[in-house]
Amino acid sequence: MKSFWLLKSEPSAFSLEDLQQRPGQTEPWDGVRNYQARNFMRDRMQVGDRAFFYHSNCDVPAIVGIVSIASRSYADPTQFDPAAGHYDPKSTPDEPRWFLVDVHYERHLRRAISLAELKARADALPGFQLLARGNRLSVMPVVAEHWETILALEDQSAPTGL
DNA sequence: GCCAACGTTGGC
DNA sequence: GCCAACGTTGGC
Repeated sequence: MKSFWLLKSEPSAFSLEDLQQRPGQTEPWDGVRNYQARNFMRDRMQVGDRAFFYHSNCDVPAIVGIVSIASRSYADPTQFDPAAGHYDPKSTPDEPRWFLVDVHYERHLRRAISLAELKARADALPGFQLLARGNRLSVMPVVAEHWETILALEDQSAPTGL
């Protein structure tokens, strides 16, 4: 059973355009250092799952495209590298603490669906984690109903004022 | 730049 | 196990 996800990235660090330009349009989703997010990648993601690519902490926070999960989970190599920004001295190759999956570019949405628009349509997305108060999770599941609802917005125009 | 929300750490 | 301190996230 395929599942749906949402992956956040700050576009100043790694954008959907960056992914699109990578060799093979594929990139290890490294640097995740949150246990809940790790568990989703390590235990729940399947090759072929699809995910929304969300740009966070930028001028217009928005879902901008779709990626697919391109590998099973494996140990995040950046945790072992003291020179890497996400080095974890408590992690060892024998007992890695952090895992990742490879993600593959699928496409841009025909228009970005902004956080403001998603909030304006919250009634149609009951329980959507991205809209939960204080939400900071960078890897989260998306139920099929929400996936379809959001995809259907692509071919509608944004509400006035957004 | 501000600040609320949240997760982690470490002293006790 | 509690909880204060701290660091990070991310919208605004």
